[in-house]
Amino acid sequence: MKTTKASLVAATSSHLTTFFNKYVNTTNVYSWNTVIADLARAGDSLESLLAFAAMRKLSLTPNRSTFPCTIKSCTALYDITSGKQTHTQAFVFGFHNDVFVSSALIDMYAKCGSLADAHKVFDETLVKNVVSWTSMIIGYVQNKRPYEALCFFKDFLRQESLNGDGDGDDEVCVDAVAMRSVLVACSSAANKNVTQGVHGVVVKKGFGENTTIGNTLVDAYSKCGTVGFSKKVFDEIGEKDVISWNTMIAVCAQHGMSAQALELFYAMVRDGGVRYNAVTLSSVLLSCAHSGALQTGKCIHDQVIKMGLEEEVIVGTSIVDMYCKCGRVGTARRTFDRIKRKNVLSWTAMIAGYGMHGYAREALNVFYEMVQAKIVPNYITFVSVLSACSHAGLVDEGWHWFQTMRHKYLIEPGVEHYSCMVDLLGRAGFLNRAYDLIKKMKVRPDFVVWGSLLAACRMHKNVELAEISARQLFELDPKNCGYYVLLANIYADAGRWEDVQKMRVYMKNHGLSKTPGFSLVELKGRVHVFLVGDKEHPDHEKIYSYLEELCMKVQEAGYVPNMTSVLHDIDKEEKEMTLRIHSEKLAVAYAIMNSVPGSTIHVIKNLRICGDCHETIKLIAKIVGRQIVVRDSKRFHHFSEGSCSCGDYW
DNA sequence: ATAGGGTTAG
Repeated sequence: MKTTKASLVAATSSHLTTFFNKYVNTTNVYSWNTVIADLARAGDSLESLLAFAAMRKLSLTPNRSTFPCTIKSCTALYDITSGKQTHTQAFVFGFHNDVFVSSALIDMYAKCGSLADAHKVFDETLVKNVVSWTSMIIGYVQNKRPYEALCFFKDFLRQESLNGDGDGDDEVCVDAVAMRSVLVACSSAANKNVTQGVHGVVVKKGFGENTTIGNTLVDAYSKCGTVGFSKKVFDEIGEKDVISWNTMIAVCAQHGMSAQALELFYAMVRDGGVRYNAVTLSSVLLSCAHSGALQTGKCIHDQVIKMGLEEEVIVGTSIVDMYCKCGRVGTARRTFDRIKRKNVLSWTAMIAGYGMHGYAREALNVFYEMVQAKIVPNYITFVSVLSACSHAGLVDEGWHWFQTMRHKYLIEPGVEHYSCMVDLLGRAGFLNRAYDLIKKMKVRPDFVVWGSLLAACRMHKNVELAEISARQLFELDPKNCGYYVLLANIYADAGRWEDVQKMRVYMKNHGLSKTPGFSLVELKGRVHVFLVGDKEHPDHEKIYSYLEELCMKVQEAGYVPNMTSVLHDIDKEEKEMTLRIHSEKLAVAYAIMNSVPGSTIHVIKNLRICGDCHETIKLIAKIVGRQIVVRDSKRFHHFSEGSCSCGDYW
C-alpha cells in the first residue's frame, strides 16, 4: 500500500472536489486544519494528504495542529515515504519537538514497521507524555516484539514514580489507553505470569472496574491458555458491554468450547442487556462450525438474513465456513456467491471448504476466479490450495502452485505448506523427494510435517525413513502416543516383532495411552457425544443391539473386519470388539435410529477415521439407503451407495 | 477555533 506523490495527485474523488470548491480560496490555517482532521477521521486518508499538499501550494504556513492529523493519515496508509516528508516539513517549521507531533511520528514510524526511527524520535523527544509511551508500546506489540513493549512499560512506571511526588499538572500517568496497550502486549506474549503481573498493576492503578480494560484482560488470559481466568475476569465485569460478551464467546469458540460459547450467547440474548451484532454472530458461527451444529448454524443464518447481514463480508464468510465444516458445501457455495465484497478470507474459506471435501477441481476453479477478480492470495490461501491438492492426490498441480507461491507471489513457505507437500509427495510414493524437501526447509519442521512423512512411510512400508521421522516426533510431541502406535504398526507390517514389543513396553512405562476417540452428532438441535465403547448414553443398550444387527448385515454383504488399525498382538476376538465400538459407528447407528428415514446423517470425529469404520460405514450407507457424511480430524467423507467421496484416498 | 496513542471477528 505504498503511496507516491504521483498517485496522490492522480487521485480524484468527489469528496475532494467538494471541499476544494469550498476551501480553495481560504487562506485561514484553522479551516485547513479542520478539513485535514475531518478527512483523516473519516478515513479519507489520501484526501487528507492532498488537502495538506493543496494548503502548502497556497504557501500557507502550517501550525502545530496541522501536523498530527497529516501524520495520522500517512500512518493509515502505511505510507512511510509521505510520513518522512511530513516529518521534514514539521522540522522545517520547528514543530518536531511538539509532543503531539512527536507522538504522532512515533506511532507512524512504528506502524510502518520502522521501529528504529520510532525509537529515535522517542529518544529525541525531551518532553514525553503518556501518548508517547503508549505509541512505543503499541508499536513494539504490532511488530511482534511484546517483551520489549513490556520493558517500555516498566520504564514508564519507573518514570511515573519519579514524577509522582509533585504538583500534578505535567505528571505523566498511566491512563486507560496505556493500560490497555500493555494488556495487548500480554496477549501477544502469551505468558501467564506476565499477564498476572500486569493484572496486579491494573488493580493497583484503580482500573479494576473499567469495562474496556476487563475486556482486554479476558482476551489476554485466553491467549495465555488460561481460559479459566478469562471467565473469572469476565464474570467480575460489572457493566458488560457488547464487546465483553463477544470477547468471551470468541474465547470459548476458539478453544473448542462450543457448548459454552452457545450458552453464553443465549445468556447474552436472554439477560445480557446488550444487543448482539455481526461480531457476535461470527463467533457463534465458528462454534457451530467446530461442533458441527448444523441446526443451530442454520438458525443463526436465519437471524443473519433477518438482520440484513448475509451479504456482508465478515458474517457471510463465517456462514460459508460454518456450512463447509458442517458438511454442506453446496449451501456454502450459494452463500458465498451472495457475498457482495468478497475479500481474501472469503475466497480462502471457499477454497478450503472444497478442499476438505475432496473437491480439488472446484477448489482450484475458485482459486482461478479469485485471481481473475484481482484478489491477491495470501499465505493461508496457498495452504488451502495445497491442502486441496493433497486431499485429491494432485501431485503435479500441488508442486506447480508451491513453486508459483514462492516465485510469483514471493511468499516464503511455512510449516503448513511443507506439511501439505510432504503429504502429497509421500502418499504418492515419492518418499525420498518428501524427505529432501524437509531437509531443505528454512523453518523448523513441526510434528505435522514429520507426521505426514511417518504416515506415508506406513503406506509405502519404509521402515528406515519411518524411524527417522518417529525420532523427530518423539522429541517434538513426546506425550502423543499416536506416533508410537504408528511406528509399532510399521514394525509389525515388517515382521519385526521384537521392536513392536519394545514400543509397547516403552508406552506402558511412560504411561502413554491413546487419545480417546469421540464423535459428535446433532439431532433435533442437540449435540450428542459418543466415546469409544461408550456405555454412558441412556440408550446405549438399544444402540449396541442395533449396531450389532447392522454389522451382521455388513458381514453378510461380504465384509471381513480389517484389523490393521489395531495393535497386532491383541487376540483376534478382542480386536473385533475394540473395532466394533469405535465412536463413529455408535454415532452413525444412533443417528440412523433417531432421524427421518432417507435424511442425510452428519457425524464429526476428533481423530482420523479408521480403515475398518470407513469400509463398514460405506456398506451401512448402502444397506440403510442413507447419505452419511463423516468429518474426521482432517477432511470429510461422503458415504453413499457403498462408496466414499474420498475414493479411498485419505 | 484546529491536534496524538485504543479492546471483540472471518
